[in-house]
Amino acid sequence: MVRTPCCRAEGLKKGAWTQEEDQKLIAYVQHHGEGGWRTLPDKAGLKRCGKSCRLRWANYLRPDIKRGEFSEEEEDSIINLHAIHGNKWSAIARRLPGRTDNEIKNHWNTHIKKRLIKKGIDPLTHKFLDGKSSDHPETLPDKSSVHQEDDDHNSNNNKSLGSSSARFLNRVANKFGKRINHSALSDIIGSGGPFTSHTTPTTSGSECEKSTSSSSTPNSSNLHMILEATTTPTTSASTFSNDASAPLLYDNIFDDIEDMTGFSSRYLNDIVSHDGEDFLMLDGSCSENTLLFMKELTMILREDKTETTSFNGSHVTPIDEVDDYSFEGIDNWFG
DNA sequence: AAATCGCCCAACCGCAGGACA
DNA sequence: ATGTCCTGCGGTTGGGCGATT
Repeated sequence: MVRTPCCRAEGLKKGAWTQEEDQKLIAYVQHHGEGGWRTLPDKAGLKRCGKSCRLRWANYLRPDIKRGEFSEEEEDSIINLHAIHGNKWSAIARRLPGRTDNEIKNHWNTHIKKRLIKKGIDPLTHKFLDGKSSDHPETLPDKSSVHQEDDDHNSNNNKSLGSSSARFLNRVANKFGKRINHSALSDIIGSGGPFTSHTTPTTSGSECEKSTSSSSTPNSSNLHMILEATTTPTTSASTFSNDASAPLLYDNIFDDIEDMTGFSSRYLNDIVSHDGEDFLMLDGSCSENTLLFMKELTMILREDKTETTSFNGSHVTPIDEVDDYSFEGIDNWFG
């Protein structure tokens, strides 16, 4: 196989598109449909690379593209979605019918970002620049920063614990998340509860695909737990709602979990939504006090024989029978 | 009126990953 | 298993244009 040259081919035009080129592209796509971008330029008589054609079509010529200024509602949606997805412009665009990722990205960088800064809100973290937590709906916890911190922490943590431990803790967290999901959270959270989100995606039904996170209300059926990989208190629960009374209730949720599961609420940090799933965030103290954390997990998990005596069909060794508490050894506990 | 500056946004670039031969 | 195709993505660039000097 020989890779055919794309954008590097000689004689290909670059830069702004002419009306004539647009017409050729529109005519071709209307007749043959989208796709086959690599061979499209030749067939359509365009001296452009396929990539350029695809982008021109996707960002400008597509018939369903909405033109004109962004409405306030759209801007609010972008802000809220950015708080959830970070710079995942395509994910944001999927929830804003008629807007392209490029358009949203440009609008964010040229307008919204400045607007937030002017209001004293950090566009990266969606929190006030002076450090206090915001009570504005534009300050949903920023998953990009959360994940960034997660990455940062993992890289730091790996120095002392190793990457396998990080993976392991995530597995444990996920397992435990399902466990408390079954037993407690469905009762605690129910429908609605204190978790009122301001995320109001405008996705049409057909575009909802798998990430139907139309509500950030933690849903017991899709609640997981992952390692909150930072000890910095930037993802405090109080930022989750702009309702002044909500943070208190929100904080209480962890006490409720403690009451019903016996798991220390000190290990719980936050709940965030990402791609339609709600995650219980563990506090950084989990990795600092790994043994205590693991023992607590063990106590709870062992109560559920059906889930802990076998995992993925294979026998698991109780944690107290593992020779040393190396993460690799404990990992076997889950098969 | 001309030069400069800053903003905006369409287009480009490089990379990643799934599909396929 | 490997290499290529194809598409999608996020970050960056540069040309056009209005505002300012």
